[in-house]
Amino acid sequence: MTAKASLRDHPAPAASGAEPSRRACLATILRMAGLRATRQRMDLADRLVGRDRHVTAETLYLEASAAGEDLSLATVYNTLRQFQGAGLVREIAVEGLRSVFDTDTSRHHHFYFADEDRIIDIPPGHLLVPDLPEGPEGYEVDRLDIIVRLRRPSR
Amino acid sequence: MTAKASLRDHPAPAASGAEPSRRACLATILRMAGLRATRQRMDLADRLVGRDRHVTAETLYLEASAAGEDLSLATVYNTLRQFQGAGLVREIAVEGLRSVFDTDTSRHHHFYFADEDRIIDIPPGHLLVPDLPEGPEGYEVDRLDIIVRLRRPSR
DNA sequence: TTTATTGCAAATAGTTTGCAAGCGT
DNA sequence: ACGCTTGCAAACTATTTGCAATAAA
Repeated sequence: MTAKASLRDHPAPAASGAEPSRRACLATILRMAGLRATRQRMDLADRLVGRDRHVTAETLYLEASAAGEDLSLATVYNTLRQFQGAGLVREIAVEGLRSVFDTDTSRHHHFYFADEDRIIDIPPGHLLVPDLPEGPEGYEVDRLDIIVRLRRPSR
Repeated sequence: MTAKASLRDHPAPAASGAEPSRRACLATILRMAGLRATRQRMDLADRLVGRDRHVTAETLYLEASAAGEDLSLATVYNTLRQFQGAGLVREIAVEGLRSVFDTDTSRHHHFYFADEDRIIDIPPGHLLVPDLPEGPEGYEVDRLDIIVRLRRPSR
């Protein structure tokens, strides 16, 4: 676990005390995913579901901890994988070691700041998205990921 | 280090004994990259440069070892990073734990077989590649990576 | 002979997992 | 009460690095 939380993104979402109606929604979503609405999962769901964020297990863990939430890093890892299985988040294709998860599961793509280890969405209209190509015989296209690598101008 | 070498790809390239002219080319390339033409680097360069391959450190190490080449995994890792710095290979953006390197540094994109941990090039013409978009203020576009995720038909 | 490079083993980073204790229903 | 979850620590996988031995120039 690294000390620096490098994946900055949109404004930090509300802390653990979501409004009752949102809590109810989140609880329902968890149940529908076959998961018990535990305190830890409710908190993480509140930070992720319906928001536009790019997180790693570590950034999410640090954020929740800083907000006074008491949970373990292992639970964050496990919860992210469970949420992924339920389609609530999805893993972004980036080179490098850590897994980055995106809470926006609609079709969109990413700018990757190569020197800063940071990811943001590509605003709609900035990129002509190609049609899905044919996959090889016997396979179907699951989805298409585009990563536009950015860097500071060379000179 | 895992036992299974899962990244299959194009036919295995010739073993350590490349023709003299090719050896000379490889040596020149290494020098131009500021690297001494050691036996290990010559062998790895022979397996990579001018070929169309997708390798991980481990698959490359297993291949060279199986061919009777005597080198260490650490050297393969270091050499791949050096080659990457010299622009001889480049890392492919894929989710997941290992780093995959591509010896084809020209503009092309990839099919990713999600269930099989395998990558192949997308044949030219199969994908309408979009124009490079504008980067945000103060950044320039380094390159654009497209990964088309494939899976076996659902049912 | 001088300096870069290698190999080993240990260190590091990220992630997963086994199991006892605890919480949700 | 029952069984899913959690947290901890240990295990695991991938990769990097320090350093003494070695090979290239």
